[in-house]
Order: sequence, then C-alpha cells, then structure tokens
Amino acid sequence: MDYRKIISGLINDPLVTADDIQIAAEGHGDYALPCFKYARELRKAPPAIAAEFASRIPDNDIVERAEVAGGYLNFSLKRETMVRETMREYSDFDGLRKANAGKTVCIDYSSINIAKPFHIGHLMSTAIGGSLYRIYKYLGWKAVGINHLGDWGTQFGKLLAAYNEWGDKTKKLTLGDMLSLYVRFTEESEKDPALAERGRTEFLKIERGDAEAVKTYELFKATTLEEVNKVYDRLGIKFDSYNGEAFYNDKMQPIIDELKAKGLTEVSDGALIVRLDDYGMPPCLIERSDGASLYATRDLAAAQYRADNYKFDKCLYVVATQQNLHFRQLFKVLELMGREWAKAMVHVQFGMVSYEGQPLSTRHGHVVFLSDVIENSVEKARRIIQDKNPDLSDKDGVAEKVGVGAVMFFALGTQRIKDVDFNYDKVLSFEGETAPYLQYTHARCESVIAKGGGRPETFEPSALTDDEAYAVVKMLSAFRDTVSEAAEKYEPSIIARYLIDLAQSYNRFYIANRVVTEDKTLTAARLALTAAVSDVLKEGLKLLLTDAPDRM
RNA sequence: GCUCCCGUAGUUAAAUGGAUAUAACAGCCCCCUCCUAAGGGGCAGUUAUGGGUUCGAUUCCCGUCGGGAGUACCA
Repeated sequence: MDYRKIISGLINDPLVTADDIQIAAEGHGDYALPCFKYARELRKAPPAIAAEFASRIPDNDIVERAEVAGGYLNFSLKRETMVRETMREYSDFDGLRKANAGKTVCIDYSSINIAKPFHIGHLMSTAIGGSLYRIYKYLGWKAVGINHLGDWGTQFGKLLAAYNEWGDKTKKLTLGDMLSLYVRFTEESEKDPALAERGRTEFLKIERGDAEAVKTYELFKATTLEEVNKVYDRLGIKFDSYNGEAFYNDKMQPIIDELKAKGLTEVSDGALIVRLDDYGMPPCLIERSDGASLYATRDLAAAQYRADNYKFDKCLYVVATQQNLHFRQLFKVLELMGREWAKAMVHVQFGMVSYEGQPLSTRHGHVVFLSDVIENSVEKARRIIQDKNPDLSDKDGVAEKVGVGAVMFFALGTQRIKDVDFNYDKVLSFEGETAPYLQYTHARCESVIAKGGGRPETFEPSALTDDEAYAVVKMLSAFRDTVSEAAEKYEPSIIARYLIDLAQSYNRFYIANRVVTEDKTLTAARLALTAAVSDVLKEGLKLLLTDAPDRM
C-alpha cells in the first residue's frame, strides 16, 4: 500500500501531492505533512492550513487520526489495518519484478589482474559489484557480471622471461611464485639491461601467438583464476564473463577508424587523441605515438562489445574513485560518437582503501591478502562459538558464514564513496552494527520460532498493535522500497543500514515481550512477526553476500 | 595551477530541504532462577569556517580552511 498516495488523496487538495507526505519524526505518529510551503499561496499561517486539511479528512479505513502540531499535520494510521496489510505484502516483489522483466544490467566488477595477488584493495569492487549483482537480480533484472581481467601488457613478457629463467617447472605454479618471479625480474633487470630486453621480446612472442609462449601465458592465467576462484566461491561471487583486456585486442580498430572518420581525433605529439577541452577535461589518449593502443581504446571497444552483445539498459563500472576522469572521458567520447547508450553507463565509484593509514602497495609488500582476512575472521568466529556455544552443531559451517559476513559488512556497511582504512579490529568486531549482529538476531528469531512450534498459518493483526511490535511492522513495510533505493543509487549500504534498524527494533520488541506464552492468539501473532523479521534479515543479508545460519 | 571527491560526538558512521541531528564502538553504570547476553537499558558527548537562497540548511549555491584523488602516451 502506498500510504503517501492514500493520505494525499484523503486531503484532496491540488497543492498537496504524495511526495509532500513524509515519514513522521519519532513520537509524532506515522506520517506527516509539513504545511509551511503552502502559506504564501493560501495566505494563511501553517498551523491554520494544517487544521483546515485535517478537518477535510473523511472517515476512512486507513487514517486513525490527524493532529495539528505547529505547522505540521501528523497522521496516525489505523494500526490493525496497517499491520494486516504490511504482513501480507512486505516481501511481495512481484510487481517490481514484473516492471523490470526484460531489462539487462551489465556490471563490471572485481576485475583482477592476472599474476597479481588478490588483496583487500580488490575487496570493495568485488563486494559492491557482487552485491549489486544480487540486488538487481532480486528486483527482476537480468544481470551480467563481468570480470574484466587485466590479462594483457608487457608485464606478462617480463613474467614469462622470469619463469623461463628461474621458474621451477617441476612444481605446480602458484600466485605467490608468480609474484616473487615478477619482483625478482624487476630487481635484476635494473642491473641487467639484457634481461629487460628479454621481457620485451617474450611479450612480442605472446602477441604473435608463439605456441610455447602462449601456453605459458595461459598457465599464468589459469593459475591465477584457480586461486582467485577459491575466494570467489567462499564469497558466493559469480561472473558471467571473464572477457578482459586480451579479449579486446582485435576489436579496437573499428572504433579507431570511426573516431577518425567522424573527425573527432587529432594527432598531438605523435599520439592520436580526442580533444575534450570543451568539456573541461584533458584529452583522451587513443593511440600512443608508437601506435600502441591504450586503456581508453580498450574500454571503448569493451563498451561497444557489451552494447552489441548484451543490449544493456544499464552498464555499471564498479571501479575506485581514482579512475573518475578516465570514465568521464570514456563516456564523453562515446557520446560524441553518437552512442545513445552512453548515458546508460555509470561509474559506480568507491573510496580509497588504505592499510594502517598507508596506501596499499604490492611492490612494497604493504598488502593484506583477502584470503588471509577471511581466514582470520572465520577463525575468530570459531573461537567465539567455542566460547559461547560449544555444543552447536556444524561449528565450522557457522564460523564460515559469520566470518565471511563480518568481512562483507566491513565493505558494504557504509556509503561506498567513503575512504576506508583497513584494520583488523574493525573487521573482526562482531558486536554492534555488524553482520554477526544481524546473523545473531536472525538465529534468535529462528530459535524462538522453533520453540513456538513453527511458523503460524494465520494470526490476528490486532495482537501486534502495541508500540514495540508496531515499530517492527513499520520497519518491515520499508523493505521493498529499501531494496529499490539501493539499486537506484548503486548503494548496498542502504540495505545494510536498514537491516541494522530492523534488527534493533526487533531486539527491543524481543526484550520487552515474551513471544511464546500460554496465550495462543498472542503467540501466533508474535511468531508471525518473528518469522517476518527472520525472513527479511535472511533475504537482506543474502543481498549483502552473507548467509544467515539458523543457529549460532 | 586546473578538475573531481570528502570534512557530523574521542572514533567509525546515519539523516528524499523539515520537528529535540540518529546509531554503533570506546568510557562509566545497570539487566540472565525468564524464548540465544554476538542481546537490552541508562549517563555523558557532535554538523570545519564565513556568507547566500529558504518559512526552515548537516543537506542546495559561493568563498575560506583542512584531507584525499586525478591531471598525455600505465591500468
């Protein structure tokens, strides 16, 4: 039910629209209409206007009473009606899903580099993108998850040279091996120019399709993906495409030709550029003076490929805020090329990740591996379970869910634009506004439901009109709008905030009231409320890449 | 220099232009003979700064200060 629309309809004044109705402040009923802005037009004081509106409201099934408070008109709903309606429809997404059926969203996220460690710098893109992927799917979109691999460039020639020189071919290659080979190559090639030259020639071999070189390059790629996929599996992250830089190698020329044909390019200092002075941006580099393609060229080709193959309605790039200029340039060039779909592209940016106040640096060893973070978090969860609930069955399974949840919430709990300084104290905090708190509340609900004999078939809405229960019902009624808003703003943290508020309201209810009592009617109603909270917590957490165990 | 982003309790964060700015963590104090205390309650403590727009500004606009990022052949 859209209460704003209903209330504005009851007032029935051309000046008052549904958007004017807002959620009332604490202790002022359910909805409120500030009447200040009508004062000029109606030439009356706001309180008088509020009183006038109040007097017009006919008897109805929705609004219990309308009270004037200063310049506000406050509405209290008929709680029983509100409870009945909310409990019937709080999790009904059919309308939304129908409206979104047939829409496609491409989400470029995680986008790791081959042969580089998977560290906490990749956490944000992976978590935000993975969450958005689930949110859009939940709302009925077709989502295409794209891991735009960093799998091309001269560094692979260097790595290949290093591997041929020092690599132990008898052992199974690991990501760690590749990292140390690369570091060693960088160090030794500073002293030995011949080595640097070998790196270049090895890369040429890959480019030209030399069978041996390509085979080793594929080994690097497969090895990286194999290790990284273990982390993705733990996090429940999925991709529909791993087409990365290498994939677009042969797809850039048509774009370059078109840019030239349309007169958008010029040659400057030997490089091919698109001037963007008119838009307050530095030029977009298309080709280096030696003829090689660049980042932007590849991304133009990738965008075209996605438009052609997925026919997206939206195309999201979940990439750090540092690359803001690159994406503004990219979108502008596409627009200048006349691509209608350019305005459907969004850079979903997020803040810098640092570690103990210092920027992350693979070269300086100032990194934290994501798998280590997850392992530490799961380990801490295991200790807490051992301490608090040693008889729990499937301790490892629960520890895994709680540990992973804590890490995901660290990434998804606050607005993505905020910079984050990674520290273990924060990630490993399991109290207060955290995933374990939400999981705990969910487990508490499930435990109560089990004690009460399961989920009731029917219940009496009038038994949930006390303040604590009603506050929970109001939270439940906001679930659908919350998920929609998170999708519209590309902001999973909106769901995280919401779940915290929901859990807090339920925990207050739980402390103030006994659910399972002698009173059958009351018990059924409270169990129904508990079940609803439990379901929303579970569904909501899933959207945040977190599983909620039934016991913990 | 120019462009973009961010400044809210000690700390980390909330708040479609609305009422007394809301939580969590840390601190102090309470609550398990009672459905999971990973919980609940209480105390204390905040909008960088100067203007402007508005009935009303944490929110919008301009300036200042502070922090971060980017700024031609890396991605």
